[in-house]
Amino acid sequence: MTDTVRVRFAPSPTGYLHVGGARTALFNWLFARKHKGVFILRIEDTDVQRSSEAMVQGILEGMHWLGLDHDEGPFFQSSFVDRHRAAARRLVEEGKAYYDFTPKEATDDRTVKEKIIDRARAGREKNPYRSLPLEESLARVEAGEAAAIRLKVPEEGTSRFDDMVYGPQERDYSDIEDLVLIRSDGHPLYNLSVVVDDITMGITHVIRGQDHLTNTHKQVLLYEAMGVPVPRFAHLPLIIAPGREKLSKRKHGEVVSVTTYRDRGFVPDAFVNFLALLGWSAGSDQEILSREELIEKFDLSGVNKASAVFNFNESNQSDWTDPKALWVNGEYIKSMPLDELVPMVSGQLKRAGLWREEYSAGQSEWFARAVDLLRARYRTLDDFGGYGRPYFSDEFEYDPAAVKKNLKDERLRELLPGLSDRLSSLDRFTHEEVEAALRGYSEEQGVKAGLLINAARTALTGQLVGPGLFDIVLILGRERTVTRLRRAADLVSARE
RNA sequence: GCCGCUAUGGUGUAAGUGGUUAACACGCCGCCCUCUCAAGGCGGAGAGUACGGGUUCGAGUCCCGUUAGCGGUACCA
Repeated sequence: MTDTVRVRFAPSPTGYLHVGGARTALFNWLFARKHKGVFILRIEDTDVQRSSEAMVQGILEGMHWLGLDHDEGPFFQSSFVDRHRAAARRLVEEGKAYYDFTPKEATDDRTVKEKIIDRARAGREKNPYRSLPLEESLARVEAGEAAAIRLKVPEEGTSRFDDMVYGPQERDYSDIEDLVLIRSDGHPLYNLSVVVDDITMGITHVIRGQDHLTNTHKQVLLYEAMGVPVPRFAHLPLIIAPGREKLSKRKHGEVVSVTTYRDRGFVPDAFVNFLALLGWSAGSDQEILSREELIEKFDLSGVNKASAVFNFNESNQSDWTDPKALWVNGEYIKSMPLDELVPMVSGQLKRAGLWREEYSAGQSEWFARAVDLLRARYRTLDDFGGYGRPYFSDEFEYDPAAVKKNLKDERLRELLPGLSDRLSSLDRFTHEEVEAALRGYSEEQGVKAGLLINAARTALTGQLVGPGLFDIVLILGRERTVTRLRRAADLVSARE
């Protein structure tokens, strides 16, 4: 008996890949990799109306970006419906399920909740078809009468299973209705399909969101009815929105979509790292964990039971998503191997329209140095094309606050061009020479070096903050430095 | 309505089988560095563990109740 771990991620393509789904996929993937098992991707597209090819592509893209490679699949649940129907029919033949000839009620998606409550209040009566003799049912079906197939849930007793995260679970059979396996139009329903597919795919561990916890009892019933061993279940705490409210695709939209993180400058490994920390901890103080470390340390026993708040803030421009996600990303940007970061920054500059072919040819060394200089204070790849713009383009804005603070001294109107001249006539354009020239010049002019330094930073980059001035100068080079210094003299504000 | 799950600073998490002043990270605030900070270094505030009972010499940890949030309760997935 081999006990190879086989797990699956089974999204339904009714929406894009959101953080909750991504986290479920990640935990399955980590579990599979950790145990040298198999990770299967199965698209649950049985809800034809709501599923779409575009969403399938979106999910595939998202997983690819996250680096969650699957070993088998993608399989499409819709291609297995015959098997689902056959399984249900077998259960009927064995007396474990029955045909229900009650006419289908028209349900409006919007009123289901109320309907559930109404029906519960009214009290449930026993389904009269539950005990209909098999031959009679078969004959009626043969005659073309429409019927749904329902599982016979025991009337007395308790269902139990041991969840690897939530522990022992119990539910009275009396609380479980005879669930519909096959609709009267022949369409197999979720609980049946998952179980049949999980059986045929040999799934050993079902790792999924906690929203499936209570319904797991129904699935256990199905495994038992089919006479096959029940897999292990591990339910993951849900990810919720700030204020502990539920995450809704409709209300929260893009902030919860994985592609948003790709498009707004996240490093895949960093996002994976952040996601792993949502509802799980390695049990140590270490929070920055590489993919390899995550695989090594991952264990379902470290999964938390309480739902985790994904602390995004859509109204804040700079801190638009969870601050910790941004921090983790910044950590990756500043410490990842430079040769891995450079291509990512290239991609971002291309998207921002700031890319020049020389950066990957004659100026590749310069480009790498520039990225290395800037990375220390950036949190996303987008910052390279945003805050980093003055380093890659001559067209950039001067931050009014920076101009006001650093270019307000009227003496700068003369000093900036003066400094520009000094630097243009330097023999060697090195850090030491430039610094000596600037300090010498400020001494001659009787002003503090700081005045010139801060003014120069703003003159050169338009910004209030940034790397050390001499690093900026060296990266920009003599030509750009000289012209920008001179040009900025015009910005020196005339005090009123 | 009924059933279930959960509850540690603003957020994410620690605190083996109950045992000293509840720890770490993010964020926030301050100081330092000094040429700036959105970088780096240092420090600080912030929870007495949802609330109320109980068990115990001792409870964040066990039990009961309440509350809140979430999930389920569909011929949705």
